Amino acid sequence: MTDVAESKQDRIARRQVDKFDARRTELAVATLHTLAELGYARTSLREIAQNSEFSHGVLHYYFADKRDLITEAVRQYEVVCVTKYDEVVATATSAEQLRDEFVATFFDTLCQDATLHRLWYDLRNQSLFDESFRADVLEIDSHREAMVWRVISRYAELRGGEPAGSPAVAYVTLDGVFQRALLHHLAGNADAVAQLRAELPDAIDLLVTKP
Amino acid sequence: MTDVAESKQDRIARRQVDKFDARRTELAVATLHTLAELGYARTSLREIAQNSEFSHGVLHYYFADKRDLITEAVRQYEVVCVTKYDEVVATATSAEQLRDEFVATFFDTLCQDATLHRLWYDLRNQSLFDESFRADVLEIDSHREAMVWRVISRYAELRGGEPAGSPAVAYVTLDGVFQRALLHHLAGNADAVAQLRAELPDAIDLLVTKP
DNA sequence: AGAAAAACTTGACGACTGTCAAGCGAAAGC
DNA sequence: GCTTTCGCTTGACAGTCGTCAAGTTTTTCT
Repeated sequence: MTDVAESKQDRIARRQVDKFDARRTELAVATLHTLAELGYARTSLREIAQNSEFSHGVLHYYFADKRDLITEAVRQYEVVCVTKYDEVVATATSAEQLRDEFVATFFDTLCQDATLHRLWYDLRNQSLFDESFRADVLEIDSHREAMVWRVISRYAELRGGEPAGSPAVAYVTLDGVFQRALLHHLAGNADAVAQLRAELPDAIDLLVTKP
Repeated sequence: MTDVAESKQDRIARRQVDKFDARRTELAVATLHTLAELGYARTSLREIAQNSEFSHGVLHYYFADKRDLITEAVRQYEVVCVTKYDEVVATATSAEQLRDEFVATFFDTLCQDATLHRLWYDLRNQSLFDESFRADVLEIDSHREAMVWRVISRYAELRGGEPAGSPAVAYVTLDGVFQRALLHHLAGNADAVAQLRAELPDAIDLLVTKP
């Protein structure tokens, strides 16, 4: 077999793999939206397929089993979620601007992508029961922590201070506010959400030393 | 019908109600342990009955449906959970003692009752999807917040300072540390748990003003 | 002790689940 | 242009689910 023939076969193989991966991703995204709507406990393969343009059998053509499908969907979430605040960090020129724009973005995505976020918490909790999700969950969680830390350390820098806690403490604090705001948002308790919004700047200030 | 006869019937009725409630509670506790082991998504009525000394049909004798049963189980969790730290608050005579004993109790129950705690987070998340859990979840959550606030305000008092954040921020911070420690504990990552244990005192100090 | 009521078991129902084999039309390769 | 492979659909499978009616055992009351 010549080199030319080999590279031709390779091209064909690569194109097939690309098509395969593209459809896999497409189905994983459809899965993500169904999961966001129904939650992990109530999502069936037939329901997922119904929210896509394919039949339920196709899922076993692209995924080994349900776990494989949902794992891939979780990975898709990461792509959507993690880079939200980087632009805020990059463009802010003062501490107040960074803090205010962070808070605005925070509550923007809270309302805008509420169902997607509740899915994330759902899957993170699943990993407390199901070992097979843990590796992906821990990886996404660490990316979220790093994102928070970029915000907090830049904020401290702009304030001329230092971060007051560890990355872990900073993350769980802001993530905790988010989780709680999400709960009250979905419960229709707008007052509680507004109060958390009012308290968030102070919470951020607790995480950096006074200038 | 005479007064005597009435009060006699009342006694009988009350005894029946007591028996009924006692068995209901017994089954709810069995449900709680099965839920803690399997998680909400994978817990069936037959499995619950198998972990009790009764057959699966009895559940519909004492509960209207699955939702009714699980709601009652959630309420049982509250009884178990909420008063853990009150003794620590009552007996501590110095800020350091309060803080150290709080941290010790915190990580004690984390390891001891890990499955029960993961169930709580599971059900709190379910309430993001299922409205019928929300009222109970919000009530339990507010009791947890109040408990944290009793610890933090007493700690501030002993230190001669004031709480630095709101009850909500104090709660989500400590609850966030707990949630994260639980995840790493169940993942078998003892190092991460130890690190969170080391960071928790500093996190507590962030929540009160310097003396 | 006998009758009535409560407590519990059993078995069945329809619906739904994940999985997979068989078969189809369309595209790709020679 | 014929054949093979690919992408996808359909239908069926074995199992599990919540629910409930009918029947049995146990307790309670007179």
